[in-house]
Amino acid sequence: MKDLLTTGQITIGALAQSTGVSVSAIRYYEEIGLISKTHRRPSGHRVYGPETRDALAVIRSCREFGFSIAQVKELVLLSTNAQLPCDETRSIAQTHLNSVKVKLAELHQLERSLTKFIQSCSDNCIGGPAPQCNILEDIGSSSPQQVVAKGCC
Amino acid sequence: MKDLLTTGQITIGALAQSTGVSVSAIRYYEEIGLISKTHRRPSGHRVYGPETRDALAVIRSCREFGFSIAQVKELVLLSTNAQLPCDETRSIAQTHLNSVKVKLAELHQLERSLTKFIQSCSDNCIGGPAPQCNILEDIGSSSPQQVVAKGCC
DNA sequence: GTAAAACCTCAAGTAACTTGAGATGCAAGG
DNA sequence: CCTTGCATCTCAAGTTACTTGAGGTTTTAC
Repeated sequence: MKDLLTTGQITIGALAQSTGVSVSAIRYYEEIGLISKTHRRPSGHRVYGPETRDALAVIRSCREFGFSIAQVKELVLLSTNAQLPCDETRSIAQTHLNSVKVKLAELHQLERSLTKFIQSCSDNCIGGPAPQCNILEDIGSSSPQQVVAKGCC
Repeated sequence: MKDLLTTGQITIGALAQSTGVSVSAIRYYEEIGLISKTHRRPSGHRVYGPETRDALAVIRSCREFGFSIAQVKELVLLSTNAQLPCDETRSIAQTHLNSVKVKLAELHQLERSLTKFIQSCSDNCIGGPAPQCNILEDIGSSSPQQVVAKGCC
């Protein structure tokens, strides 16, 4: 442990804790080549430097809002593979940015719908059942037509 | 087909087309009880009314930004199960709203990082390779520390 | 020095679908 | 009316991205 402290390296458990990625997922990412193989102690235990922490943080958040491993791999490549020509790099990033923007828009719509729904709950609720919830109709309407929040209680 | 037109009902194929959910996924959702069993023609072919379209649109967008089927099921319940007491309904919606907000914040961060990355590409690129991309470090920093966009080309 | 906790590998399980085989249904042209 | 081609059906197996568990070693902490 003394070694780890002085060199700034951490165990897989600590890495998992600090990134929110599970230990088994980290091993899995190594196996499929999403993160590179790390140094091992004579015992076989993995030790990580801080750079892996950064990579995993990105991977975690990308995965969390629905990018596939293949897409994340492409993104991770942007930072690790210096051989890619700049045009290509940029175009990959641009593609990702576009899908991020689409997701953002949809997520905003969902946020608005939920907020409105909760508001109408709070307004009309006196503890009874919630009979006429048209939240689905509301959230689901991706067309530019007016979104109507019908009361829930 | 005349029947379908006059009643406003559509086939599973048309439903898939108009919602962006695949035919097989629709059947799967029925199988696991996420959408209810629909009317069948004597032949066994499924026919759907417009209400399923709304539900599927929500399901699709929720799934797309990373909610699990279990979470979506809970959300769908808000609109279909009128038996839930209002407090509970609202608290489920509130929980979902909170995670939506977290996702929004992270997604915004990713958007900024990608934009900055692309910008620095455009600024510095003359067609060569992209040597020092610290995009990961950038995107990954969820701490409030200053986010630095380093050049990519 | 020993017990608990963390780590290792490898195999099997799970979630959320997709793909494919094999069979039936149906709309349209000849 | 027929037939041709596309849509649909069921059921089984495959895929992705992991998790869980067995069985065994290593490390840490008292």
